[in-house]
Amino acid sequence: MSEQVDQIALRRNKLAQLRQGGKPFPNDFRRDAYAGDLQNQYADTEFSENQVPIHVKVSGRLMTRRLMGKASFTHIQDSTGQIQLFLQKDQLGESIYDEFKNFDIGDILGAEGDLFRTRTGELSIRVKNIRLLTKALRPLPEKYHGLTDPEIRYRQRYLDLLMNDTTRSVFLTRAAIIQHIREFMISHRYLEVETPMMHPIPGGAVARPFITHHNTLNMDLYLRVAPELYLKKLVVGGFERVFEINRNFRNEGISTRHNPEFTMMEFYCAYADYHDFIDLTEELVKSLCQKVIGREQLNYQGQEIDFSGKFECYDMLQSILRFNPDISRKDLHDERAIRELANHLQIQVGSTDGIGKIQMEIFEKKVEQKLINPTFITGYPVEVSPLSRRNDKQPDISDRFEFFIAGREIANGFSELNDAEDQAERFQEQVNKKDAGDHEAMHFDADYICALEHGLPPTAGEGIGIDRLVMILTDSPSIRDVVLFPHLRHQQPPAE
RNA sequence: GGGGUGCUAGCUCAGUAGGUAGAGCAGCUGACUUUUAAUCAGCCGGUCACAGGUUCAAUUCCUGUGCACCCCA
Repeated sequence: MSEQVDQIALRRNKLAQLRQGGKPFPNDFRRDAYAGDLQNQYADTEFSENQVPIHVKVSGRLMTRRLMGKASFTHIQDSTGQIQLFLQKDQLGESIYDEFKNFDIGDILGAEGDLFRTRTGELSIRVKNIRLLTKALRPLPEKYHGLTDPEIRYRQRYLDLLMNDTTRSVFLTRAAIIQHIREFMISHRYLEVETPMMHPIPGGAVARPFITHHNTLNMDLYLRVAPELYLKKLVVGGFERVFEINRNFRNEGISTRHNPEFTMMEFYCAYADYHDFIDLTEELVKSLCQKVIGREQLNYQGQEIDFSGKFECYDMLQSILRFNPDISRKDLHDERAIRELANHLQIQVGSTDGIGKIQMEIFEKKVEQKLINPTFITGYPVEVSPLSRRNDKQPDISDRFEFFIAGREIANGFSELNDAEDQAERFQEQVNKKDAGDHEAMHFDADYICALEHGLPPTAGEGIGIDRLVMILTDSPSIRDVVLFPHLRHQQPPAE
């Protein structure tokens, strides 16, 4: 008889035998303890022969095993951690012990027995009974080096989560961050809402949308690029403080900082302005550092970032001059000079772009990446802020800020434009730009104008990029490390 | 869009100045009742990403394609 060599085939044979024995996938085992909880609870406990034994039932995945004739050690892993099992032939009986020897790494099992400490001091369970609950047909990656291939880590994230502690920890931290943000907002009297993901007109941000189609209505719909306009309609409707944590979709490039779908929190507060939101953002980010991460100094990819003390805040044009002493204030305000400057800096400028847009481009290229410690930038041109309120003193500047950490834009907020007629004019400007060939310009959203005409109270609004914030707080170099299933190209079958 | 790097066993990686490939772990057989990268003995396991080209001979050199990662725009 030829020897079985394929690990998967061997496991399938074992499953086939289980099927013959009936009930190959039982679901009647109930645990009463978790590995990690036991490790914490009994960290300092000594166990002696004459005390009443502590009996526990655990379940999880078989990760390692060391078979030594009539006794064996294995580790099983559940959602909280690992615990060692000690199995002896004379304790378990020959048939169960032989069954156990037939288990494979990766199998899911349930075990019960008494807690004890081995000679080397490791908390373990002296197993009295053990059962296979799910047969794993494929082997796990190697136990020592784990799984490092980034492609498999992303495509088969479950393997990454099983094998890599740091991956598990990043996503646990992500969940804790989002929970903390949600509680923070609720405690500030914000109402959590859900607004449409499918929009008849894409709006609320400058970005290329994904297009889909509704068959019954026979109409194209756009996956939302931002929830902004709907959230402000809710403020019109009297929900004076609202927030939404959810996905936005932008049909643009994929990189270490961009996934086509990404998570944003947007929130709006009536009778507040952008200064209030600068303060709120600082309070939120600081509380995340203190309560979730436990530190106010973080290292992000080798850079020290200091979240203690008052966050810096200054004006966009100031910041350009501050980081680029060779640029003069005069040049930034002169149409001909600034175009020349942009050209010199190898910035592509469109024919419809005004001074404000070019200033913004220069800022993005020459300043953004240098804003390492948490920094608010204000004074954005109205030209690049079609939904923001005009500044009372400088009508070409908007009441807007952006927030940066580690050279990355984390948040964007402003006092909302609640003048319906001004908003209609600005939409019209966007439409004119679109007609002139600017594909990024916004549509005219008459529905939104109608809502504004009913009266939007003076309101502040903001969006915070959750993925980028999580990247910084977990020291993750790529957005793919903080999104469970990042988008990758299809794996295509090999050519014929 | 441009440039760079990678793709070899289930996993982690060597290697071939062109002559069909190795290790560790995993797996299989056996020994072993306190191991923990268990140990010891023996064994199995490969379309060297894919397609062309050069060559007596290509996993290796060249070209293209795919996927991934990094950098730039």
